[in-house]
Amino acid sequence: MVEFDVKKIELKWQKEWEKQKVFEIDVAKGKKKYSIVEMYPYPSGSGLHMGHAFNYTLGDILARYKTMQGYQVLHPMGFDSFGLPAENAAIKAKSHPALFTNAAIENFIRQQKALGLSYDWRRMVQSHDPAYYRWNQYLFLQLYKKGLIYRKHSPVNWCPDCETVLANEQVHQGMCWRHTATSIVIKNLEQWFIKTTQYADELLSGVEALDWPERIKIMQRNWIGKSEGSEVQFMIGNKSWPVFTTRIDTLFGVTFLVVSAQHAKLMDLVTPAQNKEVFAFLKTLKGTSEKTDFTLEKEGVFTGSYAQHPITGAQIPIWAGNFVVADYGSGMVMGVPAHDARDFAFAQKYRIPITHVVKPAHGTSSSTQAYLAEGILCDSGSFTGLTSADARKQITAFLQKKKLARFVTNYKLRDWLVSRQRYWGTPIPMVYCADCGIVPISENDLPVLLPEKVTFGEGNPLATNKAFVETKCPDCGKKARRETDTMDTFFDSSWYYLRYCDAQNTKKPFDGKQVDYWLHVDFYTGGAEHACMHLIYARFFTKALRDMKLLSFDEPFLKLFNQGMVHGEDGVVMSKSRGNTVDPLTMTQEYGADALRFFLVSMAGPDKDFVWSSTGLESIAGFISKVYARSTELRFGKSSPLVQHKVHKAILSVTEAIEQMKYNQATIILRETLSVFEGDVAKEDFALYVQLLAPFCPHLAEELWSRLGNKKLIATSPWPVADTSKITPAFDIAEQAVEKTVSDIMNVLRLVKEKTGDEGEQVYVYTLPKELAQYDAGALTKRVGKPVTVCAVNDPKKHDPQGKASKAKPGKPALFVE
RNA sequence: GCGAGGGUAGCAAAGCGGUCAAAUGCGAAAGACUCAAAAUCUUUUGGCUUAGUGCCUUCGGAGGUUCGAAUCCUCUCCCUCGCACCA
Repeated sequence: MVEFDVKKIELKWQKEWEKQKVFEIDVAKGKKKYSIVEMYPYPSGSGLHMGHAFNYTLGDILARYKTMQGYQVLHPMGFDSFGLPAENAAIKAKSHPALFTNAAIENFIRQQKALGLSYDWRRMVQSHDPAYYRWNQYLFLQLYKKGLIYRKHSPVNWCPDCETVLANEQVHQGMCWRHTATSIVIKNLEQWFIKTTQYADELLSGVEALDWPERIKIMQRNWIGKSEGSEVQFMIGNKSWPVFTTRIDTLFGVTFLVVSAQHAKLMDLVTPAQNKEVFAFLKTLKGTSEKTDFTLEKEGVFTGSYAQHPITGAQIPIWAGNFVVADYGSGMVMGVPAHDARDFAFAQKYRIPITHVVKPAHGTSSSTQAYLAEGILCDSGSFTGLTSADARKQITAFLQKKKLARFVTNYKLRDWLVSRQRYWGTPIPMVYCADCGIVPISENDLPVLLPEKVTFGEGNPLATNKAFVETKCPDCGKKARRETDTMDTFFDSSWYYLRYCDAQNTKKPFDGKQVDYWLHVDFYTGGAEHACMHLIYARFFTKALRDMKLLSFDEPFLKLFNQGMVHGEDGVVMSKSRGNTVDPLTMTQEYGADALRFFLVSMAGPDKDFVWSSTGLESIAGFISKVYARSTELRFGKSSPLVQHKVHKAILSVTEAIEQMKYNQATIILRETLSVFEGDVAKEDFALYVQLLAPFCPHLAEELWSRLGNKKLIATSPWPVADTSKITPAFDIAEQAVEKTVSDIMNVLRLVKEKTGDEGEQVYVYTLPKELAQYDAGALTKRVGKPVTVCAVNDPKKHDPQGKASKAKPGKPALFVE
């Protein structure tokens, strides 16, 4: 085995790429482009983890492949460098988040470069850089002007660990997305919101055409949660309360109303007589979390009030209940126990009458449970006999004339709460003036720099810096107070991919022409955890900016790819807390970047989870050295047609595998194809093989390419195109015949040994004359471990004491062992 | 509960109507090389059988479609991940 210095070679080519600026790609009119973006990472102090390495390798293989195919490839990297971890680390260490962040980024870049990733570093984006976040502020102001940002007082999610409010998307099952053991507390606060709901319908309908994993699309649809129904007005006293329902066909079955126990106007409905009881009930409610446990028993208390049924005029008791969501619809629902499981349970518990108003078209419904399906209306006045679907239209239309109902579409999606009570983020460019109210900073005065000195632990950190807070009103010039909240870091990540197109622009966030050339992103990779956060926000931004005429397309990411998770050797997803992580940098140093890259994509399909295997990586490292060794052993001459056949077949298969994101299949072909290069082969054919290797093992490929005498880099060499005239199926058939013969020989040897105890000294293979060339005695000898003689059946000089040669058939030579 | 994705030989993972007892890798066993080991190379790795053949049982389980199924359909069990009282 020829030893070669992996580290030295890798470093050498990394430097060469940098020197020749091969990955610094600019707009080239008329040339096709391809944009590959991997979700930019939060630069954590612990550096790159294996999941990053995997993700970036996937993108890099594609980027290098597309580059070789002649595309202008946009392949940038950036850092989501604002955020809580750095701030918290700084507080703990009595230091500054910027120090942590800059060190972490430096570390990330070093590791990324060590992996041989083909980034255009000129395009790097760092969200904590004023050169970037000033455009956050700029875009914030644009959205504000468009009426897409507003401030309102409402119940909001507050995480006691983060010490800030959170967006709905950041609350998972009532817990903070960062602190999975911390329950969210609902607080009534005034906050900044982005009107994502304005695009709810387009965000939903746009999902359809996206080339995204189905599950992500489903998650987005669920999150947006479109629901079509009717809003019915119930008179309560002299006031009218809207109630949303998708089943207005069951209106005649309403026997009670339930208002959310968390509803702000609950007490308006409570009569003095019921006051005590309601308060007692509210006390029993655990916490005030909006999202409660599904299994929680439905409980309620009578408020003392009654509503008037909009059609029958009947008096309907109003209850307060723990199972009604306060801020969906109007926070009040109609109780139709006969046709809703929850209402049924509630009515049974509190002995509320149950009135059946829908029956199945055929047969009868049970009285011991709610009949949930649609059917034919009964006991519903003039609507009796209608189907549920017809009744919904007619009842709504009937009430609409009296202004008591209308068709309504509701969404689960809420406006995005975007302000945060933390330091390490983009300052919101707003000023509060006693006279003028809320006043935006002038665009000319951007950026509003994040002040360096603040005191932590006393509420909003920015509020502790007097010089920052005290300012003048941009309108009237009088003393005014700056907003001390910062932006959710998801604001930063909502448009960073746009900035990649024109990262150094100091005049505007990005140039339209640049963006038009590069985007949309053709291939976006990242984890599935962003399905209902970043990926919703980014889509919203694209649509909002399009309507501001800053963009000319509707969707940022046409194709989304979710890479699998890397599991530790114990089978559990790699995590620091589990202690089963493997450090990419260490692996790179030990086995080389090429080996790590090749290994990462060889284990399974890129979208599948896979388990780390140290023996697997070692074996890949062995393969890498073998390729190198082989290259030094080759005598270049002329390739046999068989070699050409195999090389060109490999070109076809590897190309197809890459196109289909089946990198694991590509690695198998690459490993198998190496054995083709033995003895006398054409330099050009080996060169083709090295090119196929290039996206996966760029350093090794570059080294071999240059040793083959190429002056230019393999990275920019044209991707091989298979010459199908050199692919001859007969070779495959012949090869199968040889395989079969090998196994036949082994079989016979075994049998001979069993029967006679004889090991077998010499193997004779008798082929049909025209097949003689297919069987190479040397190769067979090596395969079976015994001397093999091959001759044609019509060879007069053949040694054939038992006359076995006559058994030879096409594709199946005769054998004799002695 | 709803939804999505899975269940393939010791492990991992391809295959997704015939060319499938099922690629490839790891692991294991044997042989070559070596004083020996490592590395490397070769072979074997469901079962039974046979001078190179043939048969049987397999791709979570049970049925079905088909001349033919790991591959298609139905039902069922298990796993993983999302969503979860949205009226």
